[in-house]
Amino acid sequence: MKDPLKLKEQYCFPLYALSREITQRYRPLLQEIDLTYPQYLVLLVLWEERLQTVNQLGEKLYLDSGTLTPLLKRLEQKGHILRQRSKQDERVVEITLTPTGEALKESAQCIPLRMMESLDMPLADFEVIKKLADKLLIK
Amino acid sequence: MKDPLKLKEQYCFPLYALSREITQRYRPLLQEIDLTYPQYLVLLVLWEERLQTVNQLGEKLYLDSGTLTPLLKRLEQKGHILRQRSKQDERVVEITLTPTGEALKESAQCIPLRMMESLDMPLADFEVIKKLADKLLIK
DNA sequence: ATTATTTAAATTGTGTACAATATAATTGCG
DNA sequence: CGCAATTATATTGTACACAATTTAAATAAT
Repeated sequence: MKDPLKLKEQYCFPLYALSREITQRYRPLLQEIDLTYPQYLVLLVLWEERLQTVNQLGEKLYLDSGTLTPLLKRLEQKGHILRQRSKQDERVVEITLTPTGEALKESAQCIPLRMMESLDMPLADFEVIKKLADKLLIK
Repeated sequence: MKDPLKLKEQYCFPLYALSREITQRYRPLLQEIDLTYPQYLVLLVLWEERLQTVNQLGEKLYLDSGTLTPLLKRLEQKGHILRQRSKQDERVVEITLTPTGEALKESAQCIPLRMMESLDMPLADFEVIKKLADKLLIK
């Protein structure tokens, strides 16, 4: 190989740039329902299963409490979720959807399709990325 | 398709998670030379061509001055770069490497190989990502 | 030439990310 | 039981990202 420190030789830089570009593509769609991309991801999980602990959200999204706590407080401010300490284990904070948060799912229905149209990419290529991600994220 | 709002059905989430995981993998390597990943990327560009304007760095890394200005000030604090207004056009800030910043390239030589070892992935898969990135990033 | 427009950086404000630490509750062990 | 270790979340501090605005300099238009 030539100089491995050239930008063009970097294998991970395109991935970093692509990830940010995709968040940018989500932005206008999510703005319509006043959500950021990470907030949208949290709601995706809650729309599947109404009750989640902070820990469970963190495991699914690979985020820690340092990121989730303030993010969840913002979703609470917006009225989409409730945060309450578990009765059985006071250490645990349980996150549940409010009716407002539940109802937001309807407004979000169109987003996956609109994103796919915006991206206009072969799904097979995303499968490659999913495979790489699964391999690296399983520790 | 089933419910397109399920986390498992998301095509972009693995990319977002993978990008953060890779930054995590870089962290211990870059810590040895006291750099963050974005700072490392800026230096990669400067190691190729010693003089860059803020604008040129932004075009190559897809970052704006809101991100670059504070980042470059930190690199300046560390003694790796100089930031000085161009004589020909006072609007432009020219970024140049100091001898310290130049010398850092030696310490970084091992990083690409060590990352590849850490990732242990087929390079062909990264080519797929590069192709997706190129398509989306060319506007 | 004077003014309007454009351009390059910097600044401001919001929202992630994440390491490191703190706090409080629960569990495990002698 | 009493205390040490563990666990779940929150807090603190640093560093991106990026939209929106500001500032200052250069260019264009009349």
